[in-house]
Amino acid sequence: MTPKPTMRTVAAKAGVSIATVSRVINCPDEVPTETVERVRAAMAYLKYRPNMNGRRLKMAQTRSVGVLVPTMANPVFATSVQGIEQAANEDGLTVLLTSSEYDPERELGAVSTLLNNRVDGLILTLANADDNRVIDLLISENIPFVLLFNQPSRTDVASISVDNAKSAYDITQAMIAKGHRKLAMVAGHFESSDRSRQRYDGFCQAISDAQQKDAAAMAAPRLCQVGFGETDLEGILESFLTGPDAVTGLVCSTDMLAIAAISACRTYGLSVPGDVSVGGIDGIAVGGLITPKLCSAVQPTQKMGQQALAFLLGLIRGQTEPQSLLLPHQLSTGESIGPARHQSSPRL
Amino acid sequence: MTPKPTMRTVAAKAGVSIATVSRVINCPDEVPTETVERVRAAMAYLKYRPNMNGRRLKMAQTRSVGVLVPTMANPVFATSVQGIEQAANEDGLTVLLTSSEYDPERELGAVSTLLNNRVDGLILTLANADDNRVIDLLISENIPFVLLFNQPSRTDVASISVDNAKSAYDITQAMIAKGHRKLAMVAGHFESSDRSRQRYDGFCQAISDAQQKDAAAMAAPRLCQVGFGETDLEGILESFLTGPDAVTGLVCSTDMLAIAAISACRTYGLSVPGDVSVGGIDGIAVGGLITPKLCSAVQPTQKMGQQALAFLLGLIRGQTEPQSLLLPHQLSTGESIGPARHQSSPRL
DNA sequence: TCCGCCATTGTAAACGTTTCAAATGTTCAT
DNA sequence: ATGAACATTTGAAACGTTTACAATGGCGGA
Repeated sequence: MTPKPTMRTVAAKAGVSIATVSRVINCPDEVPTETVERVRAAMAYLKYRPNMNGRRLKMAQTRSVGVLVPTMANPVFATSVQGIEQAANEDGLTVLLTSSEYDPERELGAVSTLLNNRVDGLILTLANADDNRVIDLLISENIPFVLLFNQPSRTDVASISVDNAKSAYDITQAMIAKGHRKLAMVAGHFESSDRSRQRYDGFCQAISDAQQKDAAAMAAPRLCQVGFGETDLEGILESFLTGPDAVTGLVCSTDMLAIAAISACRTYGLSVPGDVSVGGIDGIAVGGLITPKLCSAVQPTQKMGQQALAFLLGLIRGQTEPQSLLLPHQLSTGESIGPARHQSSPRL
Repeated sequence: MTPKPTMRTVAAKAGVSIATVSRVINCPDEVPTETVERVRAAMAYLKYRPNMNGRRLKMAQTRSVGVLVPTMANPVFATSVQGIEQAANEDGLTVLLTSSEYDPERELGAVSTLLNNRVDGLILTLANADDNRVIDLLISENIPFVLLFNQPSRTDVASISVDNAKSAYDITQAMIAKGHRKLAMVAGHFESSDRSRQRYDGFCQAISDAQQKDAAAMAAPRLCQVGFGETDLEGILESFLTGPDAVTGLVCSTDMLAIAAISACRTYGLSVPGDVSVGGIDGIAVGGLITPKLCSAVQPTQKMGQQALAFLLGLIRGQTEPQSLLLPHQLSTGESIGPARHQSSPRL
């Protein structure tokens, strides 16, 4: 087995210098066609493959980007990665993928590894975008990055997200409009997700606004924090779904939780939306296919991934002002939210 | 802004040579603790970050693996990537991710890029594992690789999969056992997926076996090929779900298609499993949460990803014999398959 | 014929590592 | 005191590129 061909091998074969080979690869226009053909022939003959690592070592840019998501198991992240990958592909960028499992320690480790790889920039979905060591690190190292799904309070970092609070607010309000007065939110653990917290804030705000108009009827917001991978919500939701204090509506901080919640309702013999209404946030594709069709605050997940890469490219190209984009969400016309049961529904 | 620190900078600061710095990084045991500390202090002070590209250029192995999947939009692949990523992380490997959109041209391009990056090995889910230029390329370049979800006919390539035909056979038989006699398969386009084809074969086999025992009753297998991203199956399934020839059961080549098929049934006012039974293959998590709970031939997707990486590591370490693993699938106890309607169900 | 210009190509020095072979310094038995 | 054996460290040469700069040769104009 002959050793791997390099530019030297090709140069020798074509009877030129490696500089010429390099030119043929990078700027064939500056080389006479005759030479280009000779070199190309040599490359083909030798099955030459440019070594990106050699190139990266020499060049200022590596033409690679790092991606960090909490997990691929949630379609919302997988879809965003799909968008990122697609856009990166079109630009000939290499994607280095890592996941954190919602663990800040692993976030830091993963990003550190990506930096060791000298990626040109990163797209990150962090557990918490505020007071985050990863962000401090990236800023101190002056590496371009874009947050995805995070809504940081500081304005000097680029981010793409929907308005989390508003999403939750709207879906909650949709329930209130249907006469629901006893609501609970099912949310991923706050320490694992700022989105979860922000969405809870929106949920509370909607209830509080409703209380303004109709203090007596609207019950205080309730909260159930669950683990993110969790699909078995039956035990956890018991106190919310049964007994005299049972809620009539569940607002879930993600569609995955919403789907799991609907499943949990069934095990208590509760129909959705007949007995309990359930709303989600994210807009994962499968939500539109299930029965009842999931009512959700939909975000254009894949587009957001593409957009994040576009932003990142801007930053890499030296754009100094980091952009933040708060995309509009859209309430899907689902069936999982219906009129409240056993309850008068006064106009609010 | 000072230029990025390198081993030279660190060496100068610590008053040693770069060789010593290298040893502190790679084999601190061979260096006296006093020196190690001094060098480490210098690294910390300078915020030194080893440059993987420099290392990769020098070393035979790059400690990186390439991953190619058709799309991240299907949870079955996303979950497998999750497994791969997890396992890679534990081994400190970098994952380079690409997707092909089921397009053989893009497969080849993506793999070529990965090879340019000098990945140590690849994990691939290909559209078609037989007669595939990608495989020829990898073999001729002598790069370790493992196929995931592909079931190649040649035995000299490593692969991890379930038995696709058997999966389809079993889920089909489950329907037949419930009295279904008119069945159709909803499958992804054959040219985009060998799995689709293999699963169709299993579907036909099950029907053919049933015909053996009960020739008159069992109708010929019917097929409906659809695009993979497709979620809107209503128009496409019309001729299968309505009219005198309507089937009573749909076997779907993936869970995503099954979920879409159930949704399509609803738009025709058909209940599942009351009017039509639907079965899937893959076992994506969400299938277990929806109503009706999806009956599926479940494969341990995430485990398969981990296993694939383990196989790949073996090959990279020089293991000569490529292993093929055909994991057992498991029929989930779902609700989407019920007794056939309007039909006597003779014992088979 | 000679000179300068241009197009084309070549030379060589990086880039940041790893690692072999060689150098240095220390310890200890003789 | 001497040298062997050893622990520790160093110098220098790769790895495969890119690129600034220099060299070559052919050409037309003087």
